[in-house]
This record gives sequence, C-alpha cells and structure tokens, in this order.
Amino acid sequence: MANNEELFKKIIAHAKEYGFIFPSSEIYDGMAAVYDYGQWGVELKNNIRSYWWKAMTQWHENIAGLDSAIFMHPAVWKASGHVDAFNDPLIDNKDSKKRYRADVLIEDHIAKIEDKINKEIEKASKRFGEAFDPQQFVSTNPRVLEYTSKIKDISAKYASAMQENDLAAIKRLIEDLEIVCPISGTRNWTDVRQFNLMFSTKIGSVSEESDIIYLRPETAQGIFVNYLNVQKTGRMKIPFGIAQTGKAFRNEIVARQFIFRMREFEQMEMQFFVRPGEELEWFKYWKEERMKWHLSLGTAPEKYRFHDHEKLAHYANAATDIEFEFPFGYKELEGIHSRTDFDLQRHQKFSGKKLQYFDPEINESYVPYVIETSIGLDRMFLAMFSNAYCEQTLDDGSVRVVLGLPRMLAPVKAAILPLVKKDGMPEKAREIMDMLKYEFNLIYEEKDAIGKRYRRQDAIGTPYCITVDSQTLEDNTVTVRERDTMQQERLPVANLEKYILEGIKPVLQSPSLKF
RNA sequence: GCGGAAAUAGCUCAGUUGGUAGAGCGCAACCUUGCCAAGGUUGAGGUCGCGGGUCCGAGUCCCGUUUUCCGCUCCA
Repeated sequence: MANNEELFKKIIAHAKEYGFIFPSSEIYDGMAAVYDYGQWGVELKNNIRSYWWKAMTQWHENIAGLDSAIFMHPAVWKASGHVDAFNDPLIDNKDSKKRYRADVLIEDHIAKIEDKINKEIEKASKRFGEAFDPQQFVSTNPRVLEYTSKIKDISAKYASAMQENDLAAIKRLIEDLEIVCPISGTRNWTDVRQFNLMFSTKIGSVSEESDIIYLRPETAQGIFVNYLNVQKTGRMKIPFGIAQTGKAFRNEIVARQFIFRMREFEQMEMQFFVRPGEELEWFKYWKEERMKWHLSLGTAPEKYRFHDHEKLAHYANAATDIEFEFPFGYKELEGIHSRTDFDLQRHQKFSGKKLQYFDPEINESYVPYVIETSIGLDRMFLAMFSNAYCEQTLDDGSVRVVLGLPRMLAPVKAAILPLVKKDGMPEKAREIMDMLKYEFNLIYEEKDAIGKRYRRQDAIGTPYCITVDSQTLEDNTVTVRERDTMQQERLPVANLEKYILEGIKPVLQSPSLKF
C-alpha cells in the first residue's frame, strides 16, 4: 500500500510537470478539489470524451445527443428529489469533535435492534430445532414483538421528521434513543444542521427580486426534461437513448484523491428509454456494452470489475458500478442504473405535462422506464492516466518514464523530428508536418539530442516519433519509432497517414461489439 | 469538518546554536555532436505558501491561516 501511495504521488507530480493537470488558481494558493487541465490534459480529456461520444451516438443509430444548460428551472431539482434528498442532516459530537450524518446514526440504531431480533431468532432456532417456524416466532415472541414495535415507532418518527425537514425533531430523536458517539461514548450533541450538496446562485441582477437557482448536480435531469423534444423531433422509437456530456457541481464535504472527487466535474451520461417490464434486459445489455467499451481501449481486463448494488437508491430497481483499480484501490468509474420511471413520473407530476410515449407496436401509451449509464470523465482520465504511467528499466539499466496511453487517446499522435538542425532536414520535417497536421495532433521539435526528444515524447504518451534523416532527403522515407517497443521501422512518407490511422484504432475485444 | 504531517527556483531537495538563500536536474540562447535523457559557454528564474508576533535581526522560534498528503467522516 505504501508503494501505491508513492506511485500515486508520482502520477500526480507527473500530471503537473508535463502539463496535464494544474491546481486551480495556483498563484492564489489554489482551491481545494478544483483542478485545471493543461495543454496535454485537455487533449487527453477531449479524446476520451470524443471516443465515448462516438461509441454512443455515432455507432448506435438509436441514440441521439443533447447539450442541455447547466442552469435549470428550480422545480427540476424539487421533482428529482435533489432539494430534499441531497440535503444531508449532519450532527457533531462536541466531545470527540466527530461529525456524523444524523440519519445514518438513526439507521444504525435501527440496525442494532434488528440484530437483536436476529439473535433471538437464532437462539430460538437452536432451541426448537427443525420444528422451528421463524415466521410464527417473530409474530408471537413478546421480546421480538417489543423490538419490532420499537423499530416501527422510531421509523415513523424519523420519517415524519425528515418529511417536514424538522431538524430539531431529528435531534430530539437522537437524544431520546440515547444514541452515543462511538468515539467519545457521550451524548453531547450539537444541533442537527443541513448541508446542501448543491451549489446555489441567484438569477436576475436585482437581488431582492431574484430567484435561487442551482448549478446542476447531475446532467441526467437535462435529458429527462428534454426526452419528448428529442423523441418527437427526432421521430425516435422506443427503445432509444439520449447522450450528453457536461459539467456538474457538488459541494462535497470532503473532496480528495486528486481529480477523483472534485467539486466541479464532467459527466458523460446516457439515458436509455425502454418499454416498462423490459428494463432489466436492457440493464443487462448496457452493463455488458459499457464494459466492452472500456475493454476496447486495450486496458487489462483485470483492472475492471462489476460491483452490484445491494442497497438501491429510491429511484432504482437495479444498479451496478464498473469499478477500476486506481492506485488507491478499486473505485467506482461508471454507474449503470435501472432508474425505473421514477424521474419521468416525478417530472410529469411536478410540471403537469404528460410525458408519455405512444408505442405503435403495442398500441399503448406509457411513461418509459430508463436505464442510465453514467461515467465521470475526470475519473476516466485518472484511470487512463494512472494506468498508463510506467517507469521502465531498460536493458542498459537506465529508467525511462513512459505514458502508455491507449494510442487513440494520446494527446499527441506523432512528433516530427529532424535528426539534425541542418542540411534541409528541418524544412523536410515541416513539409511532413503540413501534410499530416489536418488529420493528427502533432509536435515539431528540433532542439536537443534525438534520444532526449524521444524520451520527452514518451513522457506525454506520444505513440509515434517520425524522424527525418539524411536518407529522407534522398528517397523520401522516414524512421518511425514506436513508443512502447522503442522499435524503429523505415517507411515511405506517403504511407505515414495510413500507418498512424491503423495504429490508433481501438482494440476490439469481442466480435459482438457493435462499433 | 476533526486529528496528524508537510510547504524553500519549473522539478527533487540542502540550508549549522536565528545573521540578508544554495545544489543537481530542468528551462532559454549560442557552439560542438548526431538514433534513445551527450559535452561546453552564457543566461533567466526565489519578498523561503500567506498574515501576524518575539527579536537589533526570522527560511530557521511562536500563533493564525491557505493548500497538499494520510487517517476518520462523507460520496443522494
């Protein structure tokens, strides 16, 4: 683990040193959990976004794109549940100075009582043997009945307090239940306070007349509120999807691990609208489809795993994460959720507008069910970047740092290097550059020894180095040096474009991949 | 948000009992060389994270603060 921490620090240092990621507003001491993408970072990020976008919209005829605004009508967030559910009631223990989520404290307390019931059942089961009927036991045993009614009582009070947003009632409940802080063991609690994870601002320049609006905490709602616009104008038939990439904002209490959890981040989301009852099939389909996309980049399959949710959010009837092995362990990279018709039903209710789809195949109107695939662009960046970072010991014992990015994602596809800065080589190199620069992002470099220039390209992950030497001037061939193998081969200049195009294609992992 | 640690040149770091800041690498220009981080010459770059305090004098001691990392917590 200590090694991984070291590695992660090196990766972060490398990201800054080579112009991938800078702390935001660095000259003013930076801002916690906000980062800027530098000259190579923005290229890598764009390439990831573009590959995702192509895989979704260009390679699937039934998925349309969308770019909805960050600002949305405040009612959207009431309908989505974010205004209420995104509020975490927090409480501090004054002695241990630990902060807890008040609702979690209460839920844990309920869980403890449930444990007691289970223990009673276990004891009884041992005592009665095979004749034991757990259902009858639970409904007759006085001790269990007492526990059950206690849970009911707590749950009811808790639910009503949450419903009415009554923070004082939540605190009273915690005090009444004699919940103690696990650290200090005391019941010396502060008041319960609300911590809204949505950023808010005001629209309208006259503050007294202005309305509070939120910066979107997810891009999905922009898709939901537009789904009929896209369906009707695009004459889409269910099943169909809408894809969108864009910034989202969450005022996290603690944001850490470099760009893994930021306050401002970019999502790549696709909402897939299906016939009710067919959602679990499509859930399964997208689960596999999304994993194929990841594997098509050529990253080792063991770096990825599924993590199925057992505890489901209120809107979901199935959910899984695609986790990636980051330097700090397996963490969520992408979420795939079967969101049911929760969001559309809520918007239908709050807006008063019908959000139904008429399905000509079955002659029925219904509110579609939704499968969501949601991936963090910044997390994908971190996954690719950290996975690519490699300190390779060469045969002569020297070490080179090479960024083994999937070639198609590399910020720069090729460097054009005149072997020496004379004899017409720079001019020839410029000529090749002009020929290829419309197709590929290139670097021209003539300074320093050729070996040093190769290493500099390794460090930013450039897959090909094209070197112009004296032979080039004679027969119009160049040497092409590949990043990972360091092997060189000689190619006619006319073949370069085709060669590079071939080299940067995605790695197809399965013939069933529809790309 | 709480606790711990750290912050000196672009990077990695040194800096003595408190006495006005240094190295290596990198960067820029030029010379020489020419296929895997070559050599030489010259040069740019620091109010030592920021703000107070102690002191004749603070990179060094004290307090606060910001940022980063680690642990806890959080991640609908």
